[in-house]
Amino acid sequence: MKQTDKSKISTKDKILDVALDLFSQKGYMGVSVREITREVGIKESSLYNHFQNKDEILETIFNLFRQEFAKTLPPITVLDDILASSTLEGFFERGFQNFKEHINQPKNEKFWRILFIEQYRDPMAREIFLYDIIKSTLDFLEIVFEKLIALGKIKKMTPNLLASEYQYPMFSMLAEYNMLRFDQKDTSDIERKMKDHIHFFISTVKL
Amino acid sequence: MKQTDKSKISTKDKILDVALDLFSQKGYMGVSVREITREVGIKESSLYNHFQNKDEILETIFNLFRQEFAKTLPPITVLDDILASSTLEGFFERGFQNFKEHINQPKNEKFWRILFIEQYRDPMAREIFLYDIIKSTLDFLEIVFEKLIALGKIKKMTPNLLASEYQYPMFSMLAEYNMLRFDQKDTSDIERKMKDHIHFFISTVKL
DNA sequence: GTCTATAGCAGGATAGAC
DNA sequence: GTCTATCCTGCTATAGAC
Repeated sequence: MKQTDKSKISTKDKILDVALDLFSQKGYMGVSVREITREVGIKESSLYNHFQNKDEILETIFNLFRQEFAKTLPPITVLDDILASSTLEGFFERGFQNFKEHINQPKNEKFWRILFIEQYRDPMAREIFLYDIIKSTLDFLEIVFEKLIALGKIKKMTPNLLASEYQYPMFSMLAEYNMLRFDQKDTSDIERKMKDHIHFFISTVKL
Repeated sequence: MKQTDKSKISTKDKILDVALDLFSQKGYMGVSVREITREVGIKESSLYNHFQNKDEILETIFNLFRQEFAKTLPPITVLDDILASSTLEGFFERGFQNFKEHINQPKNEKFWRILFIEQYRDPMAREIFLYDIIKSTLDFLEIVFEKLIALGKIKKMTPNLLASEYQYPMFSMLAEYNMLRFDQKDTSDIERKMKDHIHFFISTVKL
């Protein structure tokens, strides 16, 4: 269980915090065990009391991300209520807003950055991308569009295609957003593009 | 100048070839100078007669890529002729076909893979992505859509928005394509999605 | 332009005392 | 669970002979 006392963080959690921060800046290979332990304030050898090896730290981080991201999509059971009580614009704007709040939490931004950095080096990162993010989001949206068609709110088109048309631009805009943040460059252009996309998309599918 | 005699490749070119291949598989940090020189068939010290350091090898590869990618977009001067002599479908299908031929050349696929791998570690990779690829493609397409509107072939909409709507999905589908190739998984699904996107897009903008 | 030899350092990980 | 001390390996890069 979590620490019962306030402000006390276990060494293991401190290691995870520091590793999350460093990995998100320099990538897994760019960070040494020495660096992590120096930042945590323990000796290298002590780290091995908490993790078998460096790899296990990243694996733990990835598993935490999986749990965290799964929370961003509402369960199908409450979807009907949400759809019934929202306008088309309201629904997608709220979804976008939710995601923005998710990624604006520093911890989540770091998760995402690690995932982007490691996607071509680490098979687990690729798996999370392809399944936990891309596939699960598209599957969710496919159901959303099926329901929207049934409700007579949008044109009759293949739900699967609609999901792709809505979501794929968001994926690459998010990747661009991430790259810009990496260099601390201005992101207002790409954020505006995301909004423009949502409105363009709605205008083309609306009945 | 290039070697005048046939089949003779300079050591420098051989180093670049081997580095391109290895970097595209394991990333810059995953490949050592030792590994490159072993594969080339020279000693580590000999490499430093051709490149100042390991970094300069990657830099040279990136500059070669810049040149190569610039060839994929037709010059604006011949664009009018192409547009006048093509149907809407024909124009975009041919563009997609051109790109497929580009990325199916093993050397180019390796270039792309390195770029994806290094985009969060190497500022130059990010610059190439943001400017040489994203910005230049969007700028090109913006001109294309301006001309198509002037020709009365598509609806009057903001050319900039049309460029984004056409191209951003292609970027993320290409990223997914790359990930799948990395694991030697089947890419027919994502290739079909690319085609579906082109047709969906055309159907929404066509007059 | 290639080689041998080596410097100089940083990496992950372990043994064993406390 | 933390420490000191250490191992071993691999890394980039250089000096200098041929």
